[in-house]
Amino acid sequence: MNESELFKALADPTRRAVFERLADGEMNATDLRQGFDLSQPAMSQHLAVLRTAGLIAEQKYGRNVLYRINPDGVARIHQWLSRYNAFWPSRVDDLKQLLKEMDQ
Amino acid sequence: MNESELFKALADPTRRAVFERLADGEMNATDLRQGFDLSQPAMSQHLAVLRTAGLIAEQKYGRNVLYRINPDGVARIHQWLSRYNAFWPSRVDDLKQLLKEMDQ
DNA sequence: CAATCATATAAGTCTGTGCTTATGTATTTG
DNA sequence: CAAATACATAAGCACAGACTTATATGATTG
Repeated sequence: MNESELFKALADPTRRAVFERLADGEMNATDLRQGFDLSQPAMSQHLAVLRTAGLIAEQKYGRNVLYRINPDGVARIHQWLSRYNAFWPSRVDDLKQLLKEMDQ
Repeated sequence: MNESELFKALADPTRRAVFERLADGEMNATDLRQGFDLSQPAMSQHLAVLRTAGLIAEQKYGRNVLYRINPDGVARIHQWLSRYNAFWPSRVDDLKQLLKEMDQ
């Protein structure tokens, strides 16, 4: 749940790809393996790392486990990044646009 | 310069601390070592990782090297994170407040 | 209830990372 | 110009991480 775990979890390209796929909607471990050349235990281990880091959450239903993005993890990255707001002034306009869109 | 390098660089607590110190202002490698129980080569290697990741930039003056935060790196993290904007709605209000403050 | 399915855990291997000491390379100074 | 300073690079070591196969666990199905 600390920042090292958070960034370590995201440092692996497979885990980032899994995370990105979950952004499209919750999914179980078997479906997540589609398109990855990875053993079942490897995927299970990656999911455990993402979960420990607070980036994803899981919900068991029967013998399946649904995984989904945990907003807390995203918020924590943003929180860390906000310390360095002074260093990305060029992004501010994009952000204003985004907030305007979210209001509508 | 890819995302794995970026997150790997930030996964190390020493490197995050160095990065955070540089947020207060540019500094050379010797001064950066203050407060860290770390050999000179270790610091040099950490700085190389941060530089390769695009998180810091360096400027030589004589036998010294000034290190400073590279805004591009910060922007790239934000760019990656922006894919997951939908997952941190609770932060939107804080962000609006921040933008309002930046306008003043 | 035996077989199957979805997932987790264990144990071992291989590679990568962070550290060290030793040394190299400019630059500055007395 | 020899010594000192600031930093980088090399090489080696110890540990962490990502993967594998094998096996365990718990839910479902015929």
